[in-house]
Amino acid sequence: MASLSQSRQPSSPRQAARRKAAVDGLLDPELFKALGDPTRVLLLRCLLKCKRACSVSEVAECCDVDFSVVARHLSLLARSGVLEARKVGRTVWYTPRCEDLASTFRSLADAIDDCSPTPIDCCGSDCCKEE
Amino acid sequence: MASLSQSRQPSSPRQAARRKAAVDGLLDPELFKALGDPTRVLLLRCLLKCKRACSVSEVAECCDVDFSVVARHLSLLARSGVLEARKVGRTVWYTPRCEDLASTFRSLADAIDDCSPTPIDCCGSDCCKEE
DNA sequence: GGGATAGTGACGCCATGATGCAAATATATC
DNA sequence: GATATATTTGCATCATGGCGTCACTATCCC
Repeated sequence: MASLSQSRQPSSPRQAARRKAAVDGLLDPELFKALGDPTRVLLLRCLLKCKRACSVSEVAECCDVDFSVVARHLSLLARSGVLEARKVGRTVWYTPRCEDLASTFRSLADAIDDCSPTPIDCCGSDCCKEE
Repeated sequence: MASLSQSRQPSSPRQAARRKAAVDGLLDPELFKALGDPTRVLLLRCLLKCKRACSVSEVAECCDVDFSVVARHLSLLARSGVLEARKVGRTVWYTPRCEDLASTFRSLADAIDDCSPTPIDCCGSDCCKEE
């Protein structure tokens, strides 16, 4: 809970990389990779706007790719924590994990803000001087 | 500015996909793709924690990959709007666009919240019943 | 101008991943 | 048990993307 973020003055990036910060845990390439594919984003948007759990077959009607591809994408999104999967009988119902996602992105925004240099003394070297 | 998000009851995902919502613009696979690579995220964390503009050479000392690879990654991050690039003389100074990034992620969080179904009547079909 | 420094661009190699098809599995229904 | 439905998995193909090497350009300093 303690805010370690107001750390010291600008250092070399190599030194800075060694310091711990909130962004370390929140900037997760795996999550972004999951959201980095156009088809997957299309499916996610579809699920988000539908506002209810949807089966693989239903979601597959939202785009042109093969059914098996949709099934794989949804499964991957679930493994990445983006969707929740609930199997009932022979059908799987997928729901976006809205609360978790929103909270993750908000925490990330906060962590990034913590990294923002203050306009004053933002840079000890000459790299910040106006041209 | 008008909030169209409180739209109607759950529909088929195919119908839902046709409706416009804030997530349509904010869930951008290109941004996520840029943030979906471990090396790029490492470089970005490095820049974020350094809290000042850094040159390509400086950032390149933060990881093991070849200098040219770092240069390409930084250039890509700049093209994706994650970094700002400022060329002074023969060196390029990169800075994270903290405000834009934080604001993007916050808007995204809001848009996702808008998609969250109300706990009541979240689903007209039997897909939401407890097991 | 000549040489050093900072970064970009053009290759080729290789791993990953997205896709479609078809077979396999799991579950309901008859 | 046979059959239909819902999804998963194996396989082959193909495109994308990350990486390193090297040549090239731009800029600075002598």
